[in-house]
Amino acid sequence: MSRKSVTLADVAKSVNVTTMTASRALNGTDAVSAEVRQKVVAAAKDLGYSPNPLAKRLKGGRANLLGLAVGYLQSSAMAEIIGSVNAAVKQAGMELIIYVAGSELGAPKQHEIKRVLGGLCDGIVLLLPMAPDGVLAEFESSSVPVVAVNYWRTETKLPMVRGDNYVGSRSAVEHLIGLGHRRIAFISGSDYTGQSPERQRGYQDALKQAGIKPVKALMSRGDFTRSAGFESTKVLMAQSKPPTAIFAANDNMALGAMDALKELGLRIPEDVSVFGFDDEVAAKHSYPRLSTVRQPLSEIGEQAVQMILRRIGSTSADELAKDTLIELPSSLVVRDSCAPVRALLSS
Amino acid sequence: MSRKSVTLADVAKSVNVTTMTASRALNGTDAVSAEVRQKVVAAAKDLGYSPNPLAKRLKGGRANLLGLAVGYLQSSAMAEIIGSVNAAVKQAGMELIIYVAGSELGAPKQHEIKRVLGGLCDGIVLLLPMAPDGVLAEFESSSVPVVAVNYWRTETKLPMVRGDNYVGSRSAVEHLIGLGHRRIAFISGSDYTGQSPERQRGYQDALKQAGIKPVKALMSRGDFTRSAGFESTKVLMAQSKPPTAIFAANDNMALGAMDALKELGLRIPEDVSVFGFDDEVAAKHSYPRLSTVRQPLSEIGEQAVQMILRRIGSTSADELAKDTLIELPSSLVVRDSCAPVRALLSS
DNA sequence: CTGAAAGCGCTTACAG
DNA sequence: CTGAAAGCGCTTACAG
Repeated sequence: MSRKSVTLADVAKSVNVTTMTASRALNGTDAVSAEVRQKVVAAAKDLGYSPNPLAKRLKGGRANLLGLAVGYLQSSAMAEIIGSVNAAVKQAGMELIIYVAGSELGAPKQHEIKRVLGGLCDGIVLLLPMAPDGVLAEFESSSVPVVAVNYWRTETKLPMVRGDNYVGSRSAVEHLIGLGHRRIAFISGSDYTGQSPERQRGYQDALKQAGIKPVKALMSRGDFTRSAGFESTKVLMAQSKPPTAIFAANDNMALGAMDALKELGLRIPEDVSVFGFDDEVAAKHSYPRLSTVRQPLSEIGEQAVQMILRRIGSTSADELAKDTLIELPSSLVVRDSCAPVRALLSS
Repeated sequence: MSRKSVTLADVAKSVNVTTMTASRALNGTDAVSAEVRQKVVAAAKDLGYSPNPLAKRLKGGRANLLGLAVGYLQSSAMAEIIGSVNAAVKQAGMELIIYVAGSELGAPKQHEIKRVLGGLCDGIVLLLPMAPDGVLAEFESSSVPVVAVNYWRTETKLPMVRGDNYVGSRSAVEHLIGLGHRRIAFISGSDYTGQSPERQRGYQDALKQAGIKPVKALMSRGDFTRSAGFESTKVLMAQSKPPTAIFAANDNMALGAMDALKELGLRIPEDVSVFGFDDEVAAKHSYPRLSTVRQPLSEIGEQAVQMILRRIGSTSADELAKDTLIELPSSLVVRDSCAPVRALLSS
């Protein structure tokens, strides 16, 4: 511990060259005689030399570091995006560091994100679905390229990669309608992330398209938590004309809905069908296994890295101006939580 | 985007002082006239100045940055530790950056961790339960302080904060024995993390203490996955004298065991009791809710940060030599998955 | 209380 | 192909 780390100068001195030559030998960018290169490389290995990314970047070069700011880590969907970002970064020969912004704690920390990640990294990926208004706007004047991921809350000029919410939700509800359901409830999440309103729009448009009038009594306000799904479902099912199917704005709430239905003695899917959104890992372990909508999380992460790499590499404002939005389609994951409506109940 | 970021020199020039004075005014370490300080602070805010942590640290100072290396992000237990580390770091007025080592991908990346985090941060917390032999040893010669968390695989001289496995497991099995169970099965995880053997040791000692001989037929080898719990249970229950209780080395496998028992038409806990380890969030959402052992994850993270802070601050080798291991007790979380053994089955 | 000098580890021009 | 110089943004001594 506390051993002074070995520097480029140490390596250079050990083989009697300048740091310049050692630098060139190690980076392989410029011409160096094969013999010198070998000696330097061997010495570096010998001494356990590892370049200091700070110094590299300070001098205006690349640190070969990408930064990822995330709001929270608790969901498996977040973990999946992070994993794919990490893989894509490694693939590109760079390293990733993650900063947890903890957006739910109130104070928007954009200043800290910019300071920490902006000073360290060659580019920043923002995975802050819950970032309050104005936070992302701050990054429009970043000194390094920034790409936002899966952000729906407000308008932003930031280049963006995100997964569809509207079409997926619409398809889910169409699937339910195809099963004969007419009284389909929707449990919304908090508006906080902007994704729930998109999902609700898909729900309503699917109903309208099928000639079904969306009614307030079948729309319940939740907040993305399992208990909200539970409570909403209790209220929904207590009506004189309860829904025969429930579409929740995320899996957590769909799972809570299933808890409630079981407690009410109702069978899933025979009595009531349930559809979720997100495809969290818990969705495939519930009983019955939950049908849900899946965003292409891995591809979202991968594309975000590609986009930021293009921005780090390119100086052509024209090209970049065209490369500002990638929206990836969702898909339906049909499992066991939905069934055709029963004739009696549907009337 | 790409706007040159404002430096200390810009701030200094705008109020006609040297960078030295500006630095002192902003850091508040040395004496500066109140008037100058005010002007500098105002100018810094005006210009949107944020200090470059690289430059700070390069000159031998503190970057006020702590690094956390994690192996994976998928489990809620990991997320909980990370969350508490993050909170404790913020509490100390520092910032945390996370590096995902992806230990399962084969090649131990200690070199990269050291290079990236060691170059950037004032200290490193290692949360690498699955790190193969030798990886942690590398960090014993780190240029910055390093603390390991929840590592059990091999011996290491690194200072460490970790949660108990043995006593918790022993208590869990004693709980089962107290319920009258005699044929208690154990499903082990992979030895990879070193935690499973500890848990098995607790299991065996509890049995012996109660005068019950541990038998091979009731010990099944798993790998921490849900499907391993499922398969192991199928085999375990197919015996002529099947267990009346199952203790799994983690919650995933306990949940898999419950899946298998349900599929066999057995009731939990009436026919078979199940006990897990970890208290993952899924444990409280299963049906019936899973009894399990809980490590004090938040406290582990918090203590790890305190320990690394002491190491960053102190230069007294004597003091540090005494401050090298904190082991925190686990506790039982008793829910609904265990019941007294039925007289007939226990014979 | 304030400043001029030097340097952290590396790299980008510019010379040879 | 190799080197001497200068500088990235900041801070630690050392002077005044």
